[in-house]
Amino acid sequence: MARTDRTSYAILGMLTIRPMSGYEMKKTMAETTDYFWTESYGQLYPILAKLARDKLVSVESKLNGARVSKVYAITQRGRDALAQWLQDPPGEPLRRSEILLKLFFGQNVPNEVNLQHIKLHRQRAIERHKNCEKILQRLQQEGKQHDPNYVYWYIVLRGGLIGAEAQIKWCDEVVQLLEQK
Amino acid sequence: MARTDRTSYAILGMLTIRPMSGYEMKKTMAETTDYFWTESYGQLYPILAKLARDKLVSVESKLNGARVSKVYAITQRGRDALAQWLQDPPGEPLRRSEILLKLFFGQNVPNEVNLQHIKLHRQRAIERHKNCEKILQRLQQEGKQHDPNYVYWYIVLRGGLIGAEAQIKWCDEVVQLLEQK
DNA sequence: AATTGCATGTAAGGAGTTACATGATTAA
DNA sequence: TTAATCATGTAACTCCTTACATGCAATT
Repeated sequence: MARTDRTSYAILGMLTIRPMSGYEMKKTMAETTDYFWTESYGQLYPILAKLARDKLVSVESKLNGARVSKVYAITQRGRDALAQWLQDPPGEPLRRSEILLKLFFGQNVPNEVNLQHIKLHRQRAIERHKNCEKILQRLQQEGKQHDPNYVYWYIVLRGGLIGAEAQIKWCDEVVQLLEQK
Repeated sequence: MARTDRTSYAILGMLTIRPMSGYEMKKTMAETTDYFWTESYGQLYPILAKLARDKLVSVESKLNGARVSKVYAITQRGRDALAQWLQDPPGEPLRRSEILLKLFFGQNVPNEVNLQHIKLHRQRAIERHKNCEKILQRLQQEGKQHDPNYVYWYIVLRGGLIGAEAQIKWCDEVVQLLEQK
């Protein structure tokens, strides 16, 4: 498996939490890693099948009533591959921010347009902030403080909160600047 | 041209600053938009050719000594297309942060590994911060304060500075947390 | 009766990077 | 003379999303 095929490692990582189906994984990611990592079914299902062929995960078909779901679990080989990848220094994030690109070229458009964009961006940051707080509270209500994963989950949530706060601060500065134009 | 083909619009935007060649554009982006937008030659050259076919840009071959370079300029049609796109609300950024993904699964790896990753991340944030400051100073030395683009350039640089500061703050928190483990 | 949720998958296409190929010029 | 810079381009490949296709179960 290539060192750069990150979807595979994201999947293996999710399976260290608990065995689950592709459908469950999508939902779990949407509820936990959403603001820094998501996968679509178009990635998830084919790559789960590939990981099973390569014996990095095992599959078991389960019946929920009359419906069949394929529950995947990580194997020892999978754990080894994941641990290897986790030790590689993280690559730099893709640099592609549409909001910054649009503002950079803001001169070509009425001031009002730029203000609208920044207000939308601010709103999104507020929602991201709320969502991180909600997840943090849910973890505490569920008594996850003693889960060995808790520190790490806390760390990424702090990242979300601090990042969102910075974005809101920036938006406020920009609104000030643009409104006095 | 599709509303989502962002490379085309990034190119058109760069050409509102001044006419330039593909090579020059790559260099200019690396010196200005680098932390929020970059393009590779594999994108730049084919798309410049396509924009020329569609008359959104014009081309002129220039001789620098014996070397030929193709200098592109934006046309009125190009300006109209850009203005249209700039008015669309910016899409949300791709959510893919390798550092957060690795830390989220940090339990599967020795503490030392996670500390290394976060220290690398901190170092990168410091460099990004320095770089934004350097660009800001260069703009001021070049007397760009009265360029109609200046406010917008200032805004995105403030975004870079505030974002980098937030990352550094987060890294310091994480180092504290992980070192007392 | 209709909608939402559970559940799996594929096809097509756009987005993006890397490596390769070529060759002149300039500075150390 | 060697390396860096100027300069253009293509091919192969990975990555990723969206739309489509299917069908049962549970809720409203």
